[in-house]
Amino acid sequence: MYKYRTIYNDLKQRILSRELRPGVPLPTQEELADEYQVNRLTLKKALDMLVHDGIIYSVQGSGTYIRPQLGTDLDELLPLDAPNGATDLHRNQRTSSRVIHFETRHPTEDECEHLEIKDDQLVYDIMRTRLVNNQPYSFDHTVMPTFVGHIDESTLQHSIYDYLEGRGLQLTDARRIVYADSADDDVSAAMEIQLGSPVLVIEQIGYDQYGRAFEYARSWFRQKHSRFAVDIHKIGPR
Amino acid sequence: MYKYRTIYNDLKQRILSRELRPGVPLPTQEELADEYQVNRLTLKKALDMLVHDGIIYSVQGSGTYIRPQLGTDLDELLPLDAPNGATDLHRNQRTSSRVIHFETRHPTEDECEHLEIKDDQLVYDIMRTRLVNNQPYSFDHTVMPTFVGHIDESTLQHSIYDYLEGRGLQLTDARRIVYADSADDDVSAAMEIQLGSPVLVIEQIGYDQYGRAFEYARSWFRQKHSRFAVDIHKIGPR
DNA sequence: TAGTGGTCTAGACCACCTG
DNA sequence: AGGTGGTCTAGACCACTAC
Repeated sequence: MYKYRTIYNDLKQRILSRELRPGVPLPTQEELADEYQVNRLTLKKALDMLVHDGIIYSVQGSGTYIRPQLGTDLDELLPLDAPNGATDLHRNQRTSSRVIHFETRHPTEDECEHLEIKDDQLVYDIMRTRLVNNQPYSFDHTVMPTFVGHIDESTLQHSIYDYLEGRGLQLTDARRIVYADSADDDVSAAMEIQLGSPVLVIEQIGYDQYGRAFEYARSWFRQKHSRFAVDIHKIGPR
Repeated sequence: MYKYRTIYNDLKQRILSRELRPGVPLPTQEELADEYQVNRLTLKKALDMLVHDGIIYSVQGSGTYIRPQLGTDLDELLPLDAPNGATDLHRNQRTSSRVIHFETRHPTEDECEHLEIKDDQLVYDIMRTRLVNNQPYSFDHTVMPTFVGHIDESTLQHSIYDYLEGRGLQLTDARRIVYADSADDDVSAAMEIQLGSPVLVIEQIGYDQYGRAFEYARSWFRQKHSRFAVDIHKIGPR
């Protein structure tokens, strides 16, 4: 465990537990560096991560401040800029999957391009309805190259990411594309909603720790029911 | 201009111009630091920004690599994780605004909370249809405290951000919330689409360089027509 | 084992806000 | 003018990959 990560976790915890409160500036970087017995640069790296999270912000020449937490309904707000699957987001609720379709086949031209593979490499084609508390929550269509390892229907009942992580594969980078659409036959049937009703679509291309594209997925979410948050922060001096 | 920013811009340009190509690893950090006559840490900071942009990725012990650019249709893909308004995104096209509603009033309770103000502070209430090439592109409802400065109908014809930037106010941080909805009366009328058709909604709370919330806005976009991209990157060693 | 990226330090100087 | 955050350096050591 690196020092800056430890400090990041500790400061985050102190802020969330309201030991450190909005309204009162954080101690200076020098004081915090003394307190944690590290160099100021190491401490600043921890602060940078908190800035990136949108938890604090710094004003050059003035100090570092805690951003007031607006809307504590964050439980229902899913982070769009964190690398994780749908299961992660509802750890406290009962999640399960209903497999609609599963096969191994050759990729399409489009899939070859997105996954950066040749068309003689096989891919898994997976369609699942994700359930939270036995209610349809989202519908996924995922295409994965077979190099990720053996997958069968029983694997799909749970989180694929957990399974892949156990095999040493991590989702470290991703590009997500978001837009609104109307539910087609497949989507409305899988999610038990009306044909043509509004849905949020999230496309994801996932990359592992070696930079390989290993997932090309599309997920559909119900209107208003699922809301996603993105935090934006300009870094460096203003 | 800081060294790491200069190097960041230069490297980005060299990658986009394909002088540096995917497939060929970047020179080592030491070599690049030599080339730019800076310390390795300074160079690494520039690389970190490129990693954050999703342009390159590093593998510890191996090297730094350029991510193949998938889909050069990035012109039509709007970055959701960059702080800017709708006008910025279509600099090369003719953008204009149609002001639907404009007034100065007291804020609602909800607005006081989001904007972190008291209810005796006045706010601007603005509704605009944004046009690109004279076609309705989006519909905005923006609430701003009057401390941002004087705003009138003529200001609203163009980018508010440009105007505010000229007055020393910068949008440096923001929280955006994204979901799908169906067009209500106002939205369908303003965007000239059918009542009930799917739309993408983006809520934004914008913060200036002093950490003040100065904007609470909601924007509606047409189905499929507008697609937004988010890049996600785990930082640090894998 | 050699090479590469990641972390950490001590110290210096600069840019900016606040009195 | 003093204090605070931002940048930059030179050098050291650690973690990981590739051979």
